[in-house]
Amino acid sequence: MLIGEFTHALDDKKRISLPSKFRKEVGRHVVVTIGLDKCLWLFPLKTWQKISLKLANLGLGQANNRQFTRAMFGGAGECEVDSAGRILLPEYLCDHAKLRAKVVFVGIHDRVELWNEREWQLHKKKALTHADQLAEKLGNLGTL
Amino acid sequence: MLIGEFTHALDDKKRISLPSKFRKEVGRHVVVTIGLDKCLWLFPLKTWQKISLKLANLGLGQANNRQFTRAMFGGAGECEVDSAGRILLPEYLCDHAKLRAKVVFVGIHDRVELWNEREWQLHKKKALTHADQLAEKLGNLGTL
DNA sequence: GGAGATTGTGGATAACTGTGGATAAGAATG
DNA sequence: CATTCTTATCCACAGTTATCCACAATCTCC
Repeated sequence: MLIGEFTHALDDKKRISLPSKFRKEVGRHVVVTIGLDKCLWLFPLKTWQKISLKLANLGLGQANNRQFTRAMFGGAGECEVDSAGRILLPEYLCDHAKLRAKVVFVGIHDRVELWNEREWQLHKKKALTHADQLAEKLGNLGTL
Repeated sequence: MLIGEFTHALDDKKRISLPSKFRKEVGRHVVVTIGLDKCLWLFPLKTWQKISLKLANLGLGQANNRQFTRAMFGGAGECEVDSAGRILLPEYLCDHAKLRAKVVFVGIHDRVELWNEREWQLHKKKALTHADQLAEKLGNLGTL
């Protein structure tokens, strides 16, 4: 399971280390693509294959489905993890998420998100202000 | 069942001993997450897996769901209990709960809460002043 | 009460991780 | 074909993390 938050440096060659805690789980082949909310999504190859199937089956009817599917497929890049545990990010992906020197990796169950450090701080803050209400929702669902 | 209140020292390497009374119950793998009131929650791995399933099933559709799952998963950390019965807390979690040298472990049925000592005192005090009102509510429910 | 086990805490050492740079291989250009 | 520029592979080092050991304080049980 991918959980936790780790900050790493993006060097001027667009290389970045995967958090060591994620390496075993994501394997040596990953797919990075455009995510929702100004971040990038990183999937282990297997997970990506499942997701791409789902996306393909979304149907072409609705315009926003088409848009989203295009963005996900078009923006996707396959990356290989090198011997030092790093991946090389395509430039257009860095641009999309405004990735600068410091990048935050966030493990979210079966995917990893990559955030601009400042954006992540803001996003998290916002999330925590609504947390109580959402937690109640969860509470209604059973556990917690 | 996890009950009781224990104060332990957080050393400068962010290590902290689990209260020995909790060790058997929580096992060797635990997950620590941000809790709702400036504290941390510690779950046995099994309990966390149940919770994480629910979180994962919230769906990506709604923006505030995404925020919440991000905060919960991102704010989580898997910790292994070492040979001395200690766990290593990620720094961002210590920050969230303002954990300093002295940390209070509070056992609450199936989870453990970690508090900054002073915050815990305040929280407890507050809780007790409202206790009569809460008791009334409970009474209405038929319990107690 | 006393011997032995358990617990909480600190520190030392070895292994690993994150990062930068150097070199080699490949592609593009004139 | 030679040259330049980009891309990939490799190596090196510092800082961090994990593992192990030590020891004093406390608890347990006879």
